[in-house]
Amino acid sequence: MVRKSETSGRLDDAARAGWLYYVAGRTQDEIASSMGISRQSAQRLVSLAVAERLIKVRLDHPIAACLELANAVRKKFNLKHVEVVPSDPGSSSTTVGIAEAAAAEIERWLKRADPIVLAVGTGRTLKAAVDQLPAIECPNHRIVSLTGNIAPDGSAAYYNVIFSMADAVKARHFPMPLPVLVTSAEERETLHGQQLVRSTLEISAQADVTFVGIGELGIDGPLCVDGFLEKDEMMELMRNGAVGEICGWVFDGEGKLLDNPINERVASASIPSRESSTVIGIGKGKRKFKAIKAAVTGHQINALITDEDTAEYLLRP
Amino acid sequence: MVRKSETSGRLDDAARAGWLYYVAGRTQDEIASSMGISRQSAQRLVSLAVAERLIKVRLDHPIAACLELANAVRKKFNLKHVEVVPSDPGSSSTTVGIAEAAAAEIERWLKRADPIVLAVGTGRTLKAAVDQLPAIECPNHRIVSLTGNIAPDGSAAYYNVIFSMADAVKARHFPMPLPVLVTSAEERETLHGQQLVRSTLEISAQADVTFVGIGELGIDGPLCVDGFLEKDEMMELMRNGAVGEICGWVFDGEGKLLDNPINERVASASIPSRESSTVIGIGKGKRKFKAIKAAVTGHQINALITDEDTAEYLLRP
DNA sequence: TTTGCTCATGGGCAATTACTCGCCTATGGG
DNA sequence: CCCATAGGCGAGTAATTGCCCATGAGCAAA
Repeated sequence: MVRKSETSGRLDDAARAGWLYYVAGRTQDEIASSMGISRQSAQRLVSLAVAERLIKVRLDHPIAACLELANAVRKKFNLKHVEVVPSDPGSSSTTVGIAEAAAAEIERWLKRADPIVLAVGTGRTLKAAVDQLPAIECPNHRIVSLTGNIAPDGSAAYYNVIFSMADAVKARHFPMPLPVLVTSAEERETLHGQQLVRSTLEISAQADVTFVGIGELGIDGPLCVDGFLEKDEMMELMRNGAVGEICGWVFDGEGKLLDNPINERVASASIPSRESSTVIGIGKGKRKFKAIKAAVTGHQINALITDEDTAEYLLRP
Repeated sequence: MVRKSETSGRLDDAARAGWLYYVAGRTQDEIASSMGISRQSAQRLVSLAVAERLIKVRLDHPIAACLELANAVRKKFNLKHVEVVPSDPGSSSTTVGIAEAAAAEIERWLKRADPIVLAVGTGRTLKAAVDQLPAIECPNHRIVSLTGNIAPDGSAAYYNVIFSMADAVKARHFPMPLPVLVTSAEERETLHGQQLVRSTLEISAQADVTFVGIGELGIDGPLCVDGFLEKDEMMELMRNGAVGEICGWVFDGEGKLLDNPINERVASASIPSRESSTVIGIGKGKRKFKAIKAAVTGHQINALITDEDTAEYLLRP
């Protein structure tokens, strides 16, 4: 309880209050008196600790139903790894649960002693997952982004997750100084020829593990919402059979990349090898059902973190 | 929502309820209706999940380590209160951190509305703590010194902290007009018989809370440095197993007061009851390791403010 | 079959926690 | 130097949670 006028002192207090509340199991009243503050202030500190994500909760129990689903999905689609978290029927969030699970999985990889290359894609789900990461130091690992960090308007794209990740994880990180979509195949060639981009692309090809979000198409899908594609381009894509995308790479209902002008303009790195590395897709929710099914069917990914409802959908004949 | 009547199903349900509660952040009411059970049952499942340690809470903040250490030390030595501040590896100061923490703790006591008696010992650490105190007015409280304020040469002892404290804190304060060590047990009896000293001693015995420094022995220890003991007296003490002192009261490795001529010459008040009051020791640093361990082992103190390194030492088997 | 035991259940109530409001105090720009 | 703003604080209040108790089902032993 060192008194400090700095802002960080408040976070320290929040951490202390959160610890006393969640770990030591004291009531907020007790915390208040032990810290010499009012009950309300103690409550504020506790909720601050939660809001600042100082408090991490995880569940250490394989829920039988989830395990069975995971196993079934893994076998049906011949995947390396499948994780299924409980569905929350009352929530419309597309990230709750799987974000935590994905964060735990990322953490597991980052804690390995041997140096790895970890690649990340983009998307809201992945962003939510990365926001759950605790501070880790792993100078041996390299973290590389598969997708560009420049939005269509030239600004830094919010949903490029590598920067959020760099905040929490002390490791060398390699962003991709490119837009997600460029105007033509030729421009892509030019950009990919740049030394800086080339080396990042080379690193991404060596990825040991890759985490990617799975995006659905449609005018409400991320590609449109974030302004990468116009409405009519999207409609055109869907007419051609596209059902989902990963890092901008658009694929059809079988999970095969579309032979389409759009894919020629994707500036992202290729999705790393599903033969020699682990590519973990993260996603859940009705709107993504088809995209996820296509991604696992076509082996665009070889591992999956999703929820019960989605797993059940995947198992339907 | 697969329901199972088997026993293992209950733990599964607990896990699910715990997940919905802690990870998804739903209320127990919502969980109840989504699982088709009563709120009470949902509550039971959640608390079962906690009781079965299915739910793991983690605090992602440097201070977490301190709190865990503090808890462990508190349990191991059966103390009322332990506070651990981060160690500063780059600093050789014996007070940085714990002085601020101790000041905050003192302030917390002084802010209480009901009148208390606060006793203080002596020492550089305590002095540093008191120097951190802000100005407070608390006419209801009484502050009493356990140790004399007269140095061996007859001057006012610098490290008698009650005067520094009086500068910052407006309260009635009671110094002890005595040396720390007198020449004989008889002289102590005489001095303690004086009316002024007697009343101070009586107040000190009523202390609600006491703050004391913990001194190490050795020719570099405070008793020698401040001239209370000669080198050969110190050597003699250490041969007899003494490892530390509080207010001049010398104790051995078990924290038991030594049956030694020196202790018969200590003019300080007795350390107030560890049964009925809080006696907070303040100290850190390698040189004090043994003294602090002895003090907590022998319950010369029942509360401790220290740093991480020292706490780790205390926890070693 | 009865008895005694365990354990889950739901109701009700007290304790605890979360949220909202208005006030106050720093902070920073004009 | 003054005003505007942000953010913390305390009080009050609503919501949520924890706990006790009476009940009844399931089950084993008498």
